[in-house]
Amino acid sequence: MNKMRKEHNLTKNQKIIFDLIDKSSQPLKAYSILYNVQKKGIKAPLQVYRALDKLVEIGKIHKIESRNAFIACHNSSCQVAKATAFSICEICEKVTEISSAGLSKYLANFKDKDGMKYSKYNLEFFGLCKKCTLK
Amino acid sequence: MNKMRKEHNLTKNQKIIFDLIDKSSQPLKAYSILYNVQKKGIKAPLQVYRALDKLVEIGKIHKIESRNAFIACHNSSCQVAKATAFSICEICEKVTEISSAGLSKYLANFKDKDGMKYSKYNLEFFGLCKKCTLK
DNA sequence: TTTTTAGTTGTTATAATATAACACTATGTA
DNA sequence: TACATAGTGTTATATTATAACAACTAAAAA
Repeated sequence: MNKMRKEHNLTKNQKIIFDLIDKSSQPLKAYSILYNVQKKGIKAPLQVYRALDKLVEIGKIHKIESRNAFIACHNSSCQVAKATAFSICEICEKVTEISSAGLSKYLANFKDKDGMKYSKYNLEFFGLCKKCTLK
Repeated sequence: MNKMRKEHNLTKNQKIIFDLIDKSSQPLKAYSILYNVQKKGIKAPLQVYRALDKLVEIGKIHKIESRNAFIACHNSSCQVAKATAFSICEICEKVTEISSAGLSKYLANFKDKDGMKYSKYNLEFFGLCKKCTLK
């Protein structure tokens, strides 16, 4: 298996689960995914979690840690899940992946007090989305 | 209750649980906290979670979302849990709160594509700590 | 002082999230 | 073919977190 390859051939379960997440307008939770794919033959939590783990690993989806939910990656630059940033609306729970060259660059180069750099990061912003601000 | 006040008078349970977390060199998980405070009369998960919720709310502790664990705040500038950043070692799981004026300023002023600012953020960096880098 | 109020407590039960272990199957490659 | 690697299906279980309700407490208002 060529690790450099960008196109991963998803297996049946991975494809079913990725398609569901990809079509969704908001992040999906593991058990909600499970209920939605039971008619397609995926019966157990573990089948879902295994597919999710793999999809996260190859960067097709991201986990929103503060929500225990999963969202498809629509950011062509993050084929791997190593540098992620999201905005989360605290009212409607809308989540948007942020793709800002400035932000990525700043964080990728950030060094702590000891001068250490880190290989991955995950950033979650919270506040109100445009819609909810206007209400 | 004066919300401006910096010193919150912790209740008995909150104090027991804060002291435990504060003394710990690494983040603690809720059920590990529970086992550790059972001899002090805290018997149920909910008693722990309620104290944790309150302590997070007033900024005495922070939740490390990717680990479902809690760490005491040693950063005098974040009395409220609205702007947090951590480094997490992927080998030894050591977690350190980052307090960098530059980083805070950059993130507090960050605007997304639509020009939206957000009122809170949580950032988690992953990599190797100094010790584990040398191994 | 009495009353009110908000917040905390103790408790049982249960929901939601996630992994262990094992036997088996598919697929690519030597 | 034979081997290695990864994925599957399954049952059981571990881990993380909340619902609901009655009782108690401390501080502020009347």
